[in-house]
Amino acid sequence: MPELPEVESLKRSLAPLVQGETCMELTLHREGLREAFDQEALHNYFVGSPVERLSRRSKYLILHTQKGCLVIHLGMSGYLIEKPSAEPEIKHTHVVFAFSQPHGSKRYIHFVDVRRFGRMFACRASELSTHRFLSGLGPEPLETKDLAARLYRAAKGRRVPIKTFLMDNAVVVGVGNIYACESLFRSAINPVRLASSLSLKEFENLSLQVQKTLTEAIAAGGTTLRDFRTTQGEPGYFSVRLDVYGRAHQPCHTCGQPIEVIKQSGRSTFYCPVCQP
DNA sequence: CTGAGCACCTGAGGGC
DNA sequence: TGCCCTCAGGTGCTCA
Repeated sequence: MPELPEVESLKRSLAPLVQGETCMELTLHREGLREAFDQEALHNYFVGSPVERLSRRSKYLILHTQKGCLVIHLGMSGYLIEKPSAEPEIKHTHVVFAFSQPHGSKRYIHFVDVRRFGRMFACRASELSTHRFLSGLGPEPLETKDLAARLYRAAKGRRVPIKTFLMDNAVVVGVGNIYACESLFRSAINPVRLASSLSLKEFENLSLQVQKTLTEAIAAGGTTLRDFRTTQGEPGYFSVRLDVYGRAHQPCHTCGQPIEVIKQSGRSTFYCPVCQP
């Protein structure tokens, strides 16, 4: 499920459900996900204080309260879903939030994650930017005016393939495997080329395509809680047209030549050898 | 410092 | 039917 557009869509669909509401109970159905849950921190910085707003940094979803922040990462397979009760009837339901207004009925949000690559922690608002998982993150692709110039500067001397470079969270956040492949196709850039070999002009085009691809995916709806309820969790990126990702050996939408798939840093890269010379 | 590789975990799908 | 292998949208850590 979760690349940046899905997390952004989740933020937008979750916000009206929990803003102004207070998580009164937080039920943990296991010790932790990637790390053990810190119950004390969760209670000190999140439980019992109304949610003021939601934000997103990279693929981290952040719920802000007066006491502090709850930070959630969905990993590879995580999602949040609203349920009528606290009963964890879905396998791999790890956390259940019970939200309510002072005299309102309860609203249950379940955190489900099959592969358990997700994470959840709470901290003071002032600790967010220096937190070990957030402090090293690069610029947000959709909120950075001079993205191309920054990428161009960061690429100096880097002997990594541009695809790997794009997926490096220290360089720019939120560009996962799908959108890295798609953005490179749209920019007509071969994913194998070294990052340092791209001109500023090429980075300008690439940055624009990254932004357009992500923006389109967000506009396409990404994943919403409602979608999950009605469509059994069909991720939002199925609603955007993918030109290369997952299309190995199928004809290129532009030139008809078969899409190729290679491995880069352990991840599959899909590209058109003709359109991306 | 850089880049490659591994580790974390479950489930689906293909080949035999 | 079952076993074994590979693969999956992420990312932090270790090692050379």
